[in-house]
Amino acid sequence: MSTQTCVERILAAADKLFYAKGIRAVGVDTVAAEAGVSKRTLYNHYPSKDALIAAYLQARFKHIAPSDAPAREQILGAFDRLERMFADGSFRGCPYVNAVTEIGDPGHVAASIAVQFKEQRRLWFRALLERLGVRDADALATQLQILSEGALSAALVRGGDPALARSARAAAEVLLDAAKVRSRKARKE
Amino acid sequence: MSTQTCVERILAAADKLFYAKGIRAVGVDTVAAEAGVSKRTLYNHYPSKDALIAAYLQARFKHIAPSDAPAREQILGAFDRLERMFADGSFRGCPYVNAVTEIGDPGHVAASIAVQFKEQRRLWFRALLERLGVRDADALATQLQILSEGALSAALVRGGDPALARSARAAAEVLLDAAKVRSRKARKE
DNA sequence: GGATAGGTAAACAGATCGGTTTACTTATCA
DNA sequence: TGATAAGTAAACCGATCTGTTTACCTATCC
Repeated sequence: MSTQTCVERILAAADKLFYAKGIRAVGVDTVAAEAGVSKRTLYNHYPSKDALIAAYLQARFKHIAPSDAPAREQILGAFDRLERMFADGSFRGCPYVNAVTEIGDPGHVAASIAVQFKEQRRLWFRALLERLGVRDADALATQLQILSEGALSAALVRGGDPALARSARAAAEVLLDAAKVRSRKARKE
Repeated sequence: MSTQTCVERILAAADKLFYAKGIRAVGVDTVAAEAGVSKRTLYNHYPSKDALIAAYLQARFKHIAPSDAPAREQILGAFDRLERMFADGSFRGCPYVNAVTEIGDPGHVAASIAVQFKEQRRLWFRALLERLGVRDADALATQLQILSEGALSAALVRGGDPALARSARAAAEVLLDAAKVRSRKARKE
C-alpha cells in the first residue's frame, strides 16, 4: 500500500507523539491510531510500551562523525543547529533527557541509551578539539557538552528562545579562545 | 498532635514524592498516605492535583539575594552547591525543569513558576556581576545560568556525577576571567 | 485452491488515576 | 451542653492505561 513499512509507520507515530506530548502522556492506543495500525499489530512488533520507548530513542540516535570542515566551524555550528531547533516551533527539549525525567527508573533501557547519546556527543566535541590541538580536549569537551545541554534545558523552560543558543555559542567561543593549544602551528586550521 | 500543621505535612510529602519519583508517577492517594492525612483533607486544602503541584513548586521557590561575601566567591559557590547536590544521592534534576517536562502544557501554572525561578537565578548572577564591574553583566549572567542548567541536566543523565559541577565551575572561571570590566578599580573586590 | 502469514476491529481484563460522597469521630468554644 | 469546624476511613464514580483475546479479513505462494 504505502511506501512505508508497518514498523516505520509505528516508529514515526511514536516519535511524533512521544516527543511532542511526552512519553507518559501518550497511550499505546494513540500511537497505533496515529500510525494507522491496529493495536494488535503494534504489540506484534513491540512486546511492550517500554520496548516501543526504547525503539523510539534508538531511532533518534543518529551516529554523527566529524566532517572535513574546519573543526572550530563544526563546533560552533553545533550551537547554530541548536538555534534552528529552538526557533522551529516544535522544540520540546532533548528527547533523551525528557525520557530519563519521565521514566525515572535508572535501570530502564532509556537511561542507558541517554547516557550513550550524551557521551557520543561529548566524544564528537573531543575529536574536533584534538584536531584543533587543544591541550585538555577531554575537559573542554565536557564543558562544551554542558553548554549545549544547558541551552537545551533553558530553552525548554523559556519556550525555545533562540537567543539562548546564541549565548551558549558565544560562551563556547570564549572557552575555545582561552584553551591552550599544543603547538603554535595547530592554532590556525 | 505534631508540631507540624496539616498543610506542612502535605507539602512535605508532596515535595518528597514528586521530586523523587516524578509528578505523574505519584498519585494523590500516595501523597495523602505519606502525609498521614486523609484524601478528603488534602482536597480540602488543595482543590486539585494541579493546585498541589503549583504549591509544591512554589514552596521550593526560595527567594535568594546576594550576600555580603565577595561576588566572585558567591558565583563560584553556586557551582560548589551544585556539586554537593549531585553527590547527595537523592539528586534527580531540577524540579522546575522536570515539572515542565512532565506536564507539557505551556499554559500550566508550573510553566510560569519555572520561568520565574530561572529568571530569578539569572538576575542573582547579574547582580553579582554588576558588583564585579563586568561590562556586559546581562549576557554573562545568561551564560552562567546556562552553565549551571547544563550541569543539572547532564548530571541527571549521568547519575549525579559531581565532576560535572566542577567542569561547569571551571568554565565559569574562564568566562569570568575573560569578562571585560568597567574600571580597573572594580577588578579586585 | 487451499494453507499460511499478517493484518483489522472491537471487546475485554485488571489496575490506577483524579476526584466525590457518605458516615463517623473529635475538639473547641460560647 | 450543644453547635460548629475539621479530620478520618472507606466506598464509590468515571475515565484511562497497558496488555490480551476473539473473530474476521485478505493477500501471497506452493
